[in-house]
Amino acid sequence: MESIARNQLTVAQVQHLEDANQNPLTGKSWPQDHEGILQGRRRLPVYGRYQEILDNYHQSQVMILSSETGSGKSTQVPQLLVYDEYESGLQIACTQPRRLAATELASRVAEEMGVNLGEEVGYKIGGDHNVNQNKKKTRLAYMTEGVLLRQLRSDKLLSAYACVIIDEAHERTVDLDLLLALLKKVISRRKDFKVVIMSATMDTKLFQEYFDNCPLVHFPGLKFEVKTFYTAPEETGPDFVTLAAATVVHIHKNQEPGDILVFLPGENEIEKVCSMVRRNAKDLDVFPLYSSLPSGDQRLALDSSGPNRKCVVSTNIAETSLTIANVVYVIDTGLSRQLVYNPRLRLNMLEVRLISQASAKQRMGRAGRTKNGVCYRLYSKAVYDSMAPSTEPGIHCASIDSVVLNLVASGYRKLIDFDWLDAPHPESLARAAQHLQDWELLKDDGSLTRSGRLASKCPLDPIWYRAIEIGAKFGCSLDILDIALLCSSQKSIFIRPAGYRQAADLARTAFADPLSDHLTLANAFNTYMRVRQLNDQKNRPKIDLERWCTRHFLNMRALEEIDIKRGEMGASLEDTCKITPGRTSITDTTSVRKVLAIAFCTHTAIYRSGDTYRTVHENTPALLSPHSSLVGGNYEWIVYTAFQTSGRRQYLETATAINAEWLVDLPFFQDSRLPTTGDRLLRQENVKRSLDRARARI
DNA sequence: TTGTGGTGT
Repeated sequence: MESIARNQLTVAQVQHLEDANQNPLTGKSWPQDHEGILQGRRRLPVYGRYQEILDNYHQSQVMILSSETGSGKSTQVPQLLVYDEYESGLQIACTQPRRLAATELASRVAEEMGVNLGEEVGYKIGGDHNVNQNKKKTRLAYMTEGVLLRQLRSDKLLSAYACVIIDEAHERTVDLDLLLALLKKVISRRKDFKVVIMSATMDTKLFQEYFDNCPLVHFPGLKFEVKTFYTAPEETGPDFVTLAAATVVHIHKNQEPGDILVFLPGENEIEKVCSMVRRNAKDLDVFPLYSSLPSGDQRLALDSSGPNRKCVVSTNIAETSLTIANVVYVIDTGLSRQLVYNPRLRLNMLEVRLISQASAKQRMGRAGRTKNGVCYRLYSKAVYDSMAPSTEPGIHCASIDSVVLNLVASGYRKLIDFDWLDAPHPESLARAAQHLQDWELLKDDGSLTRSGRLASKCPLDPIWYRAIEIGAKFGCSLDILDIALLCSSQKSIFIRPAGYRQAADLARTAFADPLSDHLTLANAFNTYMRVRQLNDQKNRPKIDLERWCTRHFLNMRALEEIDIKRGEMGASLEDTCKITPGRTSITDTTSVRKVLAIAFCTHTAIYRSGDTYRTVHENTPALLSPHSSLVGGNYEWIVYTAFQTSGRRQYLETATAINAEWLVDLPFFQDSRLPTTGDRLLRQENVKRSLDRARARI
């Protein structure tokens, strides 16, 4: 393949470009503050390593840059490569695991390069692209990993790009693992294409081996020293909440000024620590921080700076996603809630577990961003040594239905032999393939059905795409789309603020459908949409939507996001998937429940006693979620959206009561598919009896 | 007798 002529630059040449009178990217003079910005950039730890980086970049198709946070690599390396690749006329992509990082880095780097955001430097995140329409003009695009994966589907050679920089590779998202595997293919087919992997120091060996022992450049990150103290084993114990609160009070009373950041597993522990600290420390501003906190309260924790010392008590959200300025003291409990996946049961377990050493270092680093800091680890050195070196890759932590579907759609068949960075659990793979067949998205020979091909292009879990298709047959595809988005959205539309839990739960009953949590979600959403539409009519008093939402304990931002998404997706489902739009939920909720029964036939449970059910195909006991509107209904058959543990109990999340008659004709419910023991006896006799009674009723 | 970390197309 013909290689594109390269102008391999030296550091001196790059500096010359940066020091020139005119901006080489725009041909115009630099903005006024250019000189100051340039001096700041040249003080970053990465700056002294430019030649080494360029030399390796020129010699190898893949290289790894490792350094801890604070080195400036996320902002500086892309700029360096923009100049180096300028002659190719192609773009540089830099991927990020999170949307916020992609947009913020883009705007900072646009400023540093003296260009307008969205011209030479831009970003692409799902549903929001801010790059120049003229592809030749854009030189650097920050994007989420998911966006680049999506582009790979339509352009397998990534022909618009000279180089892809993968940032935060150590976070090991599912998208990252997929992306690296697919980029490996691009590398072998395009000799002019390069990949730079940027990671914290922990995983570099794994990446190096994966990419044929490619070169590695390491440079220091932290600019400031963080002193670390461990806790003596006899002082640690199960009551890390009290210990954390006491440590805050101790620092506040005895240590130099400087803000405090505490890491805890979740909301409950955070609110406890906050109230203990408030009781025992004066002149200290205490803020909780976690993702379900309303964004106004989050801003308070991030932005506020008054005369008092500040203490932020946070989940992992402050480890990577949000940065709190001026933290000097970090208190690390060594714990976080982590999603643990059981592939056999397809069960999600949210468990409090020991963090990894990589995560502990990341937490520690939060203390040394602006000056020297101190990190108090509320565990012993022996416990630290026992921690896993790095955090479990995402591909081991969740179901991989959509991963399998997407790889098959990209032309891969034998996924057990796929060149994984870390292979998923074989049972995960087998279960995913089996379910995709049960949902009629994969054929027996492992190829895609027509529905499977369309589902692979749909930004929803495959099971939801199939539900929408079935919905079309029952005239309610739009209802199912709404429900799919409501169930898939990161933020719940129902809010339960601390101190108002009961009031919030009571408010929710106003929307409750006694037979279906899915329809309860749809009712709340539809009610909001009707109230909003009333505001559009003339000669009516306007309703304050924010206040209306607050009064009904609804999250208006979540509702608005769903409205935007359903508009976009509704149109594309109709255009490309030929799905007939239809809505019945107002007059005919039975159709919606029927569709859910058929689509979620792999997720059924049968009644036992109390609020206890038993999942049919995994044969496992579970409770209705305490919030479910089905509680007390004792319905014989239900379908559920997710199966998860919290604490010691297993819950079925978002359930709908169904009739056995709706199941009996499905292939999945023929006698041969019911789970049996080793002796071929049915595991649950009552399942067969109930199905037989239903067949007799038809 | 009931309860939850963080992401993304």
